[in-house]
Amino acid sequence: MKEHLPPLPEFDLYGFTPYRLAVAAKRTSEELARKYRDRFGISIPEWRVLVHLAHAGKVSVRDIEARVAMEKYEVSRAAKRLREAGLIERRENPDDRRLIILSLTPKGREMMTELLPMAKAHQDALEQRLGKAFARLEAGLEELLKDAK
Amino acid sequence: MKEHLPPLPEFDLYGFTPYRLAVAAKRTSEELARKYRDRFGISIPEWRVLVHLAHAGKVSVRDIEARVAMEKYEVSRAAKRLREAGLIERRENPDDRRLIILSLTPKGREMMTELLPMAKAHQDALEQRLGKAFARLEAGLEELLKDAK
DNA sequence: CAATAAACGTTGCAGATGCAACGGTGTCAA
DNA sequence: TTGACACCGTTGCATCTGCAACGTTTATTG
Repeated sequence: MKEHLPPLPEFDLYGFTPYRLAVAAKRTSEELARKYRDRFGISIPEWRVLVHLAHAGKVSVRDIEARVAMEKYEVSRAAKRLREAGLIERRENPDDRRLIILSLTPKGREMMTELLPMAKAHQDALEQRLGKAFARLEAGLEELLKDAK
Repeated sequence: MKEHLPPLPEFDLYGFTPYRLAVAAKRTSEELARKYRDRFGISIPEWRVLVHLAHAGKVSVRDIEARVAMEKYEVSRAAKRLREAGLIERRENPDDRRLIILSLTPKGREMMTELLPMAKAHQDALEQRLGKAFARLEAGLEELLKDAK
């Protein structure tokens, strides 16, 4: 005997943008993240810190936090692991002793010379695969990310 | 004295699509996820299971896994919490006793009648905010997600 | 100057997550 | 029929994560 319940509102999960973005994000980073992990033993938070250091030179936790969409405790912990791995080093900032100065070690720099081209190749492959849709995706993301603090 | 090291390859994190997608995904789901949590006490994995059950009726863990981009252990644990909260129920499938049948309880249904319109409103607001960029974003996501199994 | 507030980075804790392995069930072929 | 194999859902374990609170240092206020 069939039950007759008031119908639920229609809702299509596959058309729900936050869901689609989550799946897309996971899918695009998973493959590369695995490569980082297998080849270099680093996680995504660590990767972000490294990339920012490669680009910015010497920065504080606070700088990184603001720029790579991480909370300060994430940066702090990622930096700790990277220090233990000998990839970055940490000094006090003499002008403001609340701040620290993070920078790549030679070993870290060396790793980045291999890692960054991998990331670039990944990006190129993605653009190629998406073809014309890539520009559209980027336009949409641009708008979505722009007024974000 | 300045150090003269061989320069690292240029790489722009802010133009790196996996990074942009990750930030966009986090940002778009965070606000809503907080609302789910505060209002209903459920997490994103639990939310996905609920939405699928609201749409599909009675399904197994395996069904959900395939359709909402979750691993089976995530589904299993989400279902466990939802059962403890009295929102879903679980029966054996008599035709194949390896399978289980998950479905919403009346309490779960009732919650979804409130929750789904919230999600819909969130989606509408997002579309409105993005304006013309929304269609572009969706076109890009469509291509990105399509050949994905 | 002293007292209070704010900023920075770290950490303890509880809960979530990813992985691999498990027990139970069904399938298929010898 | 029986044995090997595949599938389903669950769980133990180690690790990761989010949150709030902390100690230290600097800025602000009276």
